[in-house]
Amino acid sequence: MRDVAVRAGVGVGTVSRVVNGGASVRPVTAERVQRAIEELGFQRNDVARALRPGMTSTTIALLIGNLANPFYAAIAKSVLDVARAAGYAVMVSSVDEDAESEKRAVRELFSRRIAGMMLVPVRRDNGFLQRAHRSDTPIVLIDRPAQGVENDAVVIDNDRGGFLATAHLIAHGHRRIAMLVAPSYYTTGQRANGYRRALRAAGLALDPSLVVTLEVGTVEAARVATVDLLGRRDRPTAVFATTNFVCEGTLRAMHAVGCQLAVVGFDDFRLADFLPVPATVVTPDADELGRRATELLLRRVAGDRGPARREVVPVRLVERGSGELDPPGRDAQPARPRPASPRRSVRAVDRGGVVRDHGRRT
Amino acid sequence: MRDVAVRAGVGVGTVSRVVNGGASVRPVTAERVQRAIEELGFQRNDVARALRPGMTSTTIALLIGNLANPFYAAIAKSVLDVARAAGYAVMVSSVDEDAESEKRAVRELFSRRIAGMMLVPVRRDNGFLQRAHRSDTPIVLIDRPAQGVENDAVVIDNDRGGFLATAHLIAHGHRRIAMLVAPSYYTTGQRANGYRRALRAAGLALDPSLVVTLEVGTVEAARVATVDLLGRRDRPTAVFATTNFVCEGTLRAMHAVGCQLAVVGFDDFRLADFLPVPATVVTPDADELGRRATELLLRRVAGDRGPARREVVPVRLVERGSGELDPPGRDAQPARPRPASPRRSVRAVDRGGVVRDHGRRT
DNA sequence: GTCCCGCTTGGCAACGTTTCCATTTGGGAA
DNA sequence: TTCCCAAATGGAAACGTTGCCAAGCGGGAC
Repeated sequence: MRDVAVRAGVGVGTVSRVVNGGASVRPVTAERVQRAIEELGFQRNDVARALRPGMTSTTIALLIGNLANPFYAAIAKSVLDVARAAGYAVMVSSVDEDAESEKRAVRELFSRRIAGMMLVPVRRDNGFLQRAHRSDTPIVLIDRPAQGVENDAVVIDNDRGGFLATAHLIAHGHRRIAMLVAPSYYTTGQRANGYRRALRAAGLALDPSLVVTLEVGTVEAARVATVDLLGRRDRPTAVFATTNFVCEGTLRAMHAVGCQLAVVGFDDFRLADFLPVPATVVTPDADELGRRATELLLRRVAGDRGPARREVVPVRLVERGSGELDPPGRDAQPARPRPASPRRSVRAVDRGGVVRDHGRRT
Repeated sequence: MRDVAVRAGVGVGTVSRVVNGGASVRPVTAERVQRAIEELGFQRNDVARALRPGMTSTTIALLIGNLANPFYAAIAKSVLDVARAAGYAVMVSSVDEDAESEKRAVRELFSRRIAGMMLVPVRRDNGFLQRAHRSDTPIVLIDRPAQGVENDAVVIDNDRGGFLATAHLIAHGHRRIAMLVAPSYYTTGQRANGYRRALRAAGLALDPSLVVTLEVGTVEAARVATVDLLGRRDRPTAVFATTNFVCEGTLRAMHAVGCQLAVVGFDDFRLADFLPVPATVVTPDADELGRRATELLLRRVAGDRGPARREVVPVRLVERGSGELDPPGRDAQPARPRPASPRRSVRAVDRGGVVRDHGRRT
């Protein structure tokens, strides 16, 4: 920058004013500086810039689960898009549900003096965020709120999702509906609440033996659990699979065993409509989740000091076939008529929170 | 840091030596400083650290295509993992095949004085990388090399992939094999080379009408092109779909039309084995691609100044069913017997670059 | 013609490190 | 006891920017 100043025959202060724009600089001077900048190929050093006190860096951090999970990948994508449109760079760190890694990653990111952070917290207890909060670097939690800490959070409507899924199965005549729960301190608990609420609303009793909590939320664990479920004497007629991976495992198990029960999953995934039995799911718009979190964080970075907010992203039901199967032996009494050929219709039609979708996405 | 120095009754230089370790500090002093650090909750400011001349920042950048593409997501994941294990933070920027965005993103990332950069270049011509190269910030290209620039690059064996896919179809008795090409300045061209090489090796003539280049590499474009292909009078009996999205579109079109030709795709994707017709693909290990690129970059960051390297990640064929279908009307003459029940076997078996896989992945 | 005001501009301090250099300290040998 | 060398330590400069303050400059009003 000093080189530019010398070449343009001005002071460094003037160069800074030109680079950042806005300040009062005579057009002729600005033009001269501009030329010097281009001749020397100068570009501002954002590191030094962030060093100045009160100067907020233009980098934010995103701490998120395994990117191989399309749900997280979708969030990350929209975060990157929104941040870049606003001129912010994003440091991404992927911690796979390990509290110790998360702690280390948070520390390392903060040492880089980011302007703000978004994270999908691994545990309910986020004491280590207090310190960050004290340093007044804004933090927005994604998908799961924290306990105790007064933090902004953008979550999805898990409870309503659980309700929608379960009520949909009940409406199709199911009375014994199992729920496969992936371990999580928050989301699946909320989904279970919705499940119970829907059962209660329909006057059905909750059978605890039908609520299966997995050791780990993988496809394989869900597959094994489903095979076990199918082997029971008093087996259910439908399954609510509370996660995209769980849903996949459940469908795989049923296909392998050759016994297809009704299934509604949680979280959409690519090719869900193109499986041997297309998957009916309840899903939020993952893009919207990432987008709203980023927008909230950027408002905080810009100086918004209002009270902590909790935003809720709505969910919707996408009917594709697996959730519209009737209970065996009761074919005559579906609560409402099935579409004649569920795998042939092509356009998605929104019907008040319920979408019938057999199309495809790029 | 000055606060720590005061509290420990030492100079700032000593604190720096303790924090960075290695230098000669008396154990008793170091212990005193260490305690002061903990009491004050001090953590090094990596921004100021990177400001020092000759001091390399501990942040690298990854510029990659749309994370909604699982191939890119897989690369990003392994990059993050390797980098974090080495103590590096990663700035990720996602540019969706737009040269102008890419240029801007590169500039913005360099202004943050990263230690190195990995990118999946959008265009063959990367003149703007020259400047970066001159500034001796190491750059590693992923998936596609650049022209003219002497850069490190880690690519996959596209040519061999194209050859394997085509030869596999030929071995199953196909003579008219179409190729659906997504637009790309490099990868699909290489894959097309392999395709031609396999045809030549089998003594088959290349029919240019069977090579269809899409306007854009989306599922929808591939679907439309496939429908068109199926409607031709002299239609092919097999298709080589040179991309994961293209493969998806092709399979969807065939399923919708009810006319299933043999298909081999390029790049694996989740659920490929769980479609109405499980997808046979040729695929590299995306994790390995990201891992090797990151390792190479970190070696460069650490000071390795050897000549530019070009690493090639191998590909392998995964048989799942869609690629093992016989040509219609010639059922009697498959070049080798099909497995009796391709959708039932469960374990993946490696047979010299060819894998038969009907299992599942978490 | 003089004065005053406002727009431009130059220069310097400060941000938090690391490294170099000079100085101090400690200990062992003569 | 004195001297010398090595190890340990303190302090200051420098990295590249921005913001503040003071000064310069020009023009308009009286």
